[in-house]
Amino acid sequence: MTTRDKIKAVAMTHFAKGGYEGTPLSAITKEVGVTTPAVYAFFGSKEELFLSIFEDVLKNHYHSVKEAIEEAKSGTVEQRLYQILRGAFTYHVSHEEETIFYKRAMMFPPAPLEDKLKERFGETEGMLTGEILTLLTEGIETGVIDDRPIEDLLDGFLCLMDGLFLQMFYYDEKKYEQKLHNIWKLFWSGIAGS
Amino acid sequence: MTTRDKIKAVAMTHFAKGGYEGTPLSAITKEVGVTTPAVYAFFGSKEELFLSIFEDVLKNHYHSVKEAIEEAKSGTVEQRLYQILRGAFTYHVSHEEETIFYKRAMMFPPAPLEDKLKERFGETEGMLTGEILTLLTEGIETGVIDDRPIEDLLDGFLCLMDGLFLQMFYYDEKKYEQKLHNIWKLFWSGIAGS
Amino acid sequence: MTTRDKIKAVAMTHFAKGGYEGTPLSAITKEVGVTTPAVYAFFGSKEELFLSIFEDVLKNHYHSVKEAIEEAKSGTVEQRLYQILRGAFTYHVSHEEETIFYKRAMMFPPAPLEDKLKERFGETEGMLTGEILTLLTEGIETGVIDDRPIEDLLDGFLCLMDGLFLQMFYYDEKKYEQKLHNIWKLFWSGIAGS
Amino acid sequence: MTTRDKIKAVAMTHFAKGGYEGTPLSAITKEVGVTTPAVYAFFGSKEELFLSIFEDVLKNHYHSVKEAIEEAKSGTVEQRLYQILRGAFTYHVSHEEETIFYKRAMMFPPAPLEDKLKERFGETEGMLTGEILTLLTEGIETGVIDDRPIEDLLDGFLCLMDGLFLQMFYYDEKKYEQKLHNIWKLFWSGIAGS
DNA sequence: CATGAATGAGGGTTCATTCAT
DNA sequence: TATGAATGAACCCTCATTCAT
Repeated sequence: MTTRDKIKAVAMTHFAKGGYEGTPLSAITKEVGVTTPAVYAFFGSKEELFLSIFEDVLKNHYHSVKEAIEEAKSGTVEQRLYQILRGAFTYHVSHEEETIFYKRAMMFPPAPLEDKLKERFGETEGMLTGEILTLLTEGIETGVIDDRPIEDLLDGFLCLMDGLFLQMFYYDEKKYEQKLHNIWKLFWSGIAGS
Repeated sequence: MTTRDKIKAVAMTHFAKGGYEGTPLSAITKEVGVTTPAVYAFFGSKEELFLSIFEDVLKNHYHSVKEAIEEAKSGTVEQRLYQILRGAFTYHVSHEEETIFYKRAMMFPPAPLEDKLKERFGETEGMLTGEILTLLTEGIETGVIDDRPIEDLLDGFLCLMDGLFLQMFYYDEKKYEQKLHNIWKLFWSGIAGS
Repeated sequence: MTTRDKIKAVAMTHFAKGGYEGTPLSAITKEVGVTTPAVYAFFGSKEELFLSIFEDVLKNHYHSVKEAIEEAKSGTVEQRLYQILRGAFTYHVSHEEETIFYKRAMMFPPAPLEDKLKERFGETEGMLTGEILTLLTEGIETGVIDDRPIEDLLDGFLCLMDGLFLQMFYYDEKKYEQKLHNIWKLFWSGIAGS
Repeated sequence: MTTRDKIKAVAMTHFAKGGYEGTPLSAITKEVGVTTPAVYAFFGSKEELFLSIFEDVLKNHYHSVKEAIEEAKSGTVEQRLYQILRGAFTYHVSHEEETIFYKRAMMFPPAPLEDKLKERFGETEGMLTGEILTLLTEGIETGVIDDRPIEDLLDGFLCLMDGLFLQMFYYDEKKYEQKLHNIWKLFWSGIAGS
């Protein structure tokens, strides 16, 4: 593992835990075992370091969602929707710090980077929303989902995702997995066709 | 409005937007129209200022939820559960910055205050959870809610709350109000007794 | 005891322990039970407060030495010289903080007050030196002290005083009293006429 | 001379003259020709800078005394005791500021460093006391010193040292040298065997 | 690629002091 | 006489960054 990669890896966990402003470069380099100016051999500034990590995280996030969707191509609508949740979260649960970094960057971006970051979020979200809409529509058409306004269903699903997202902060992996299952059952019985 | 209160008010919006580490006292005092050391006439430190605001926000949050619960004492179980959501969120929507402050402090507490903050969160949450449990139990006993493990129902409701909480970031008041209503319908039809 | 006097008393112990620069007014007023600006009701500045205490201490020091000299008017030369040491030090031992204040002000005066302080030291010292010289001369003339250059004897006596002064820092009252006696015996046998 | 050493050298004279609390880092760095944060490239804090200087001074003090003792190994007991005084003081006289620093740190240590400093003093003093005791005992055994309680003799010698120490503040080198000699003669004739 | 030295800017905090009350 | 509010100056220290090596 190169110094550059070590810096990025360590920086990510620090930015996740302490935020951009709350993390001095010295905290990162100290853990890497290198002096602070070493950062400037690879990154133009602290901002660039952050941005570089951010791009990686975004890419990973995007791929994990995409993968989850593709893995679930062959089940019932319920299974496939559930798989989206499960897929995204198994990834996140196994990359906890990356997830926290992502969420933090999304919800509370460092002031000087705000614009750049917000720009980049839309894309991934768009892809995800599209896929969910497709599934919900299919569900309605095949009758497994109640015939309500599609937007309401989408809102509900996204709300569910957000709630589950937040709850990852409170529970450990095992508990979380179970809760995820239970909550999904509840939600499904709310939208399932009668 | 006293200087002390001005400082707290301005500080809250700054802490909400920029976070604890991202907000120098000078940014606050400059907006208040006072020099930085003036803060120390009222608060022992930056931490204490933050904590003082935090206590207020927590208290307000607590009261708004409590009020909502009490206002709905005479309705059906569904109405009362919904009222908990609505009450909390009408308050939060009309106090946007306070809500952001609250959420940020909860999700990403400044490192040196983490312990103190988490402690205080527990108490408020506990009260809320207690009330919800009571309502859910009553709902099951009267048959308006399906007879499932009470914990699953609670998890679902809390997940819903969290999700709605997060979504407040994306939508404006009007849209949010509507979404809240729709999502609730979805959720309720998932747990309602058949 | 008036507030003014309380301030002076408390300030003296603080200046003695922590020095002028090491003692904030707040430390003094806190112990007195008053707010800091109260000092300015009685003293024009921190410097003036210090100077006011200094004058008192100097006066007390002067009187204690004078008293010791007068009390010993009727003994042998040895008794009277010893009395000067004993008198000065019984006073100092029973006013420990005042002594420390005095010594500190003398040896390491606060920079902005240096000139004023040094000016005032000479007087007291002069009186003391005069009296000692008189006694030593009398001792030589009466043969109880060896006939050496008077200045050497004076230097020896002053060196003894200084040494004893310093040693007050190390020992408690009882031990000190005994050491004083022993050391005097040694010194006297060094200058006594044979 | 490295910047680090320059800082230490300049700091020592400032701490000697103005004391720890009375010397801002800026005063030191300004004289060195460097900005204040440069101090932190070499020392962790103002306290550490002080401590670092203190260790040097202590070591020098220790060595100078030790050297004086060893240089005088071949003389009479009187010569060797005198040499301890002379050796220590020729060093101190030629390193005036170091001496003032030493004395100030010993008598009025900066409050936050008091414990650490006092601890370190004991060690050096212990070595010195041991050597003096050996010499005094030898003197008694060979009859050149009167047979008194050894502790009284030690107290007297230490009191003499302290007195001479204090007097260094008042006189210049030449005068001091002469006084040292005279006072020693006096002291020696007080303890010398008859 | 990485360091040690150094800096400019700024951060939180303390402190003596002022002033209206 | 004494206070609470407020300030200007200064202090110690941190941090991102530069640069010669």
